[in-house]
Amino acid sequence: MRSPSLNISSNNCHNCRMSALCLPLALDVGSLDRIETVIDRGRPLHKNQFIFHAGDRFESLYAIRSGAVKSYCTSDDGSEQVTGFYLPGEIFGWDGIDSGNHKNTTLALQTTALCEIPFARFEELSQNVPQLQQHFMRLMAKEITADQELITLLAKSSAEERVASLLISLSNRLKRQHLSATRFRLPMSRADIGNYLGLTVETVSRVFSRFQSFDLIRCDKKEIEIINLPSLSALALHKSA
Amino acid sequence: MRSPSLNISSNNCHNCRMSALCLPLALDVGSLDRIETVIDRGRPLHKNQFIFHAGDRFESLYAIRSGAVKSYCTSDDGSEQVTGFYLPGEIFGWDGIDSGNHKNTTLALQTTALCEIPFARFEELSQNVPQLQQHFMRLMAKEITADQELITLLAKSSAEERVASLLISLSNRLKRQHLSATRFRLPMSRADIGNYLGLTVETVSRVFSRFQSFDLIRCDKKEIEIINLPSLSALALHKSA
DNA sequence: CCAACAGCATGATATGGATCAATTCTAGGT
DNA sequence: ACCTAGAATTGATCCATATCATGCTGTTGG
Repeated sequence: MRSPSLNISSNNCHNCRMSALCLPLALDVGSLDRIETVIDRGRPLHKNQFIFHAGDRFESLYAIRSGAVKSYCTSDDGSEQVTGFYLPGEIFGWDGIDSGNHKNTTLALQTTALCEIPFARFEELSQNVPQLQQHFMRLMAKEITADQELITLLAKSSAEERVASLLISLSNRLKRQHLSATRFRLPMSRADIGNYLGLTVETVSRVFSRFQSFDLIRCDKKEIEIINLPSLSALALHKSA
Repeated sequence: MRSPSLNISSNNCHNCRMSALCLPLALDVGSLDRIETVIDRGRPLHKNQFIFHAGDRFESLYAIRSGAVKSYCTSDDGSEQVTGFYLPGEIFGWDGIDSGNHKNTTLALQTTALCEIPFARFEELSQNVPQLQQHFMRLMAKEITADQELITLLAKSSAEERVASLLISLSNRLKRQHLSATRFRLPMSRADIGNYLGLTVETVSRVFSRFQSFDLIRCDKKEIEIINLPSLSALALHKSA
């Protein structure tokens, strides 16, 4: 399994670029110092390295500092379902809280740096820092909201709407990190996208081609440039001409 | 205990039939008394009454004592997406924690009795009762798990698998409440089912007919009897011959 | 008591995306 | 730098489900 050996870097939560989105949002400086004592920073993972496997004991939550991660679960018949992609500033690992074991397998889609947040120590701490608990509930609620949006997407939308929605989602999330909202590199394969959106690889590929021919995007392999953001957003929202 | 009308007369959490699934799972008797001070029991709602609307300020979570509820959200173009059905013993309302406003509209599908749990008072209380916080995190995690299962269903399954999965899910949830797992009345319409599962009414209806002709179920309007539970379960899990 | 309507079932047809198949492109390893 | 396996694109065909249309039943309200 993964074993990020304790490797305390010179970085800390105080000057972390994404602190606003990670843990300490609601915390004052004193609380932040205490949080510091709980976070583990491992060395960066390289592409295709696993963070945890389905069935592993749930021990920690993870915040992404850089890179990207996908999680998926495997059903009895062996087929896989991608359940989410996580980008810098986002937190994953909730899926183990309920039963004590992870439901998903999660791996790095590229070189990825994580903060590991041991859950037991976090729970202790959160009894002394009530805002921390509230903040975490809000983060979980955000995950619920995101999942429900995906449900809506899968239940009703066409292939084009699904792909457009994913692109817009990625764009928004990168923008929040002060990265370019219109030019980025997809961290995942077409197959991952298809699996996530309930489409086949071929369909995803065709939709990308169509979007290019309509000058909505330009793309070269995984490099994406959104040319007509308003139209793409419109497509993502609902069926329109 | 199998009587059709649920044991609503219980006036406190101590002897509520579903306490094991609701709040106090992790609490000792003393804590339970304090919980009591937070719960509001309104009079039962009748069919089609709203519990909250999308956009309403988030103030409370709700536990169902009897009846059934559906929640759905409306997109900009006016179309609706059913995001969940909730049965006795289940808790809903999380969707407002993140932003402070509900994302979903929720209404009673039939006569329904609820416990209202004002969130602000709950948060206060949970600072003195740490297990309460943990218990709630676990409930939220359960909601996340449930949503991800639905995502898997919507992303990959055929109409038959989807309907079978819903029936099995309802069956399991009723069984947990010590109600019959094989004979029950659907609280929702075919249209609601279709919307929830990403299918049209016609398809849902046809699947019900097919299931009957295969002697998997017997159904008269909303009365369902599961005749061949094993086969139906098998269908729900994955595509099989 | 009947009209109007919602909910459900079922048949006929259309279509979006899956599936099958073939080719090109690309990246990673030796 | 080359080789090979996986990733992506593109085309042809098929099928599950949407869509359109019709009738049936039970319920509500005037």
